[in-house]
Parts: sequence; C-alpha cells; structure tokens
Amino acid sequence: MQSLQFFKALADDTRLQLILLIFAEQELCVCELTQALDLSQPKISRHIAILREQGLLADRRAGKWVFYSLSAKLASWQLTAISDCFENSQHYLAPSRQRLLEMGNRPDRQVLCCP
Amino acid sequence: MQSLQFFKALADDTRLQLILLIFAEQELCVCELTQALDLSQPKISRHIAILREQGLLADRRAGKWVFYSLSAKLASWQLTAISDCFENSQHYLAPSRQRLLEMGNRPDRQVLCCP
DNA sequence: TCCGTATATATGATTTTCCATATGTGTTTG
DNA sequence: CAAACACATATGGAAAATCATATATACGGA
Repeated sequence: MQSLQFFKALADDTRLQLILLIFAEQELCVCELTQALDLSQPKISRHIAILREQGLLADRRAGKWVFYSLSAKLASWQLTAISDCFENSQHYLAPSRQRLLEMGNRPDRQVLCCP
Repeated sequence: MQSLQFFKALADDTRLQLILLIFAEQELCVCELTQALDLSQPKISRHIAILREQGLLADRRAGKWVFYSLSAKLASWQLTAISDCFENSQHYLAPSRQRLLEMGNRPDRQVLCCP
C-alpha cells in the first residue's frame, strides 16, 4: 500500500487506536473494540471498513463474530512504524486498554494456529 | 510530539512530499519546494507552516531565504518512519525530485557546519 | 427471532485551496 | 543615506472540498 494512504489511514484518533489495540492484542472483534474505545458500534464499524478497504486489516469470521487483525499485506516498514508507535503511546492508549481489560463476556477465540 | 499529530501531519500529499524531499536534501527553501512540487507559493507556505507549528520542521533564515530542515525534536521512531517511508517511495517522489534537479538558480547554501 | 456487524443518508465540522496582500530582506538609484 | 524597487516568504479571509458523526436500517449467522 502507498505511503500516503497509510498515513491517511492512521490520521484519525479512532482509527489509530483501533490499529494499536489490534496490534497489541493480535486480533479483536467489533464488540470488543466498541467497548474498549467506548464508542458507538456503527462508528467503529465504519472506521474498520476504511482500514479494511485500505488493506491495513484482515478479517476472520468465527460464528457471530468477525475478528480483525493486521493484514499481512502491510509493508514491513509500516509494521515497524505501528510497532514503534505503540511502544511510544502507552499513555495515549491506556484508557482503552483498561476498558478492554474490564470487559466481561469477551468472545472465546478458536485456536489461532493452523487455520 | 504525539503519534496522532504526527500521522495527521503526513496525511496530505503536499506535506508528505515536503517532508520526504527535505529529508532527502537535508534542507530546502520555499522557492525550491515550490519548484519541486510545481505548486503555488502560498500553498507551499501554508503547509510548511502546519509542519513547523506541529514541530516537524526547523527553520533557518539566510538572507532572503528561509531554509527548512527536519526538526531535532522529532522522536527517533518518527525519524525512522520518515526514513523508511522515503526508501519505499522512490516512484512517488521521482517527479518532484526531477523538477528540483532541473531547477536553475538555486540559492547558495552557507556552510552548514559550526553554526 | 436475537445478536453482532455492515451500510446508507443526511448533516455538521474540519481542512484545503485560492486570491490578494503584507512583511521582511537585499539591491539599486537619485 | 534614503527612497524605490525586487525578490522570498507569510498570512487574512472566503469559497470549496473533504471527512467524521448520528440515526436509521439492512444483513447474516446461530
């Protein structure tokens, strides 16, 4: 994916948090992200759609849930940027991570290996 | 500077090219950037102002010219991101670099060392 | 049918752009 | 030396384009 599109995708508070949270947790579904960011479901879904269309996110359906993870199509420098950004954004991300931790009834993951 | 502001600053075609060109050339003045991107002077000046206010660019006046360079205040992961992005944006940047090369009458630099 | 997720539309807010003009510096001329 | 000019850059203000949000609704699987 192009550099400009990459930066545009991350140039929004909601989308940046989504990407960083998913990076931290490997994969998350919409209801978890909705809870973590404390935002409406359509809003999360809309930003997820943007990130998916731009090639930043991959999706995996499991029963009722759709789990999102970072796309393997990301250039390695882009993955590095996300990772480095995450390391330097603990304070920025803390409230969302906290709400995610406090969330009850999180969906069970199927085993991740060997899909 | 905050991650979100960093991504917002680079999420514009004009600003991304400005930053990458300045990274490649160490420092450039407004007239060189205007020529390289083939855009109006006020437009360049506006975007430069945004990058300066956000702390991405430092300025240095030399006679009639104001030279811009990457700010030393950039976090190291941000510098890395810019550098990695540059390495992967040759095609994106080529037309602007070409116009810069073809530019006649580029201002002379004062010696850069020992300011 | 219920739950999780996606999308359409309308609206509001933020950004970008353009034009004109101002500032600031160096150079020339009377 | 001062006034006039030329060149580089910055900015004010309004129009235009882009982007984000809320609400309502649709879809798809258990």
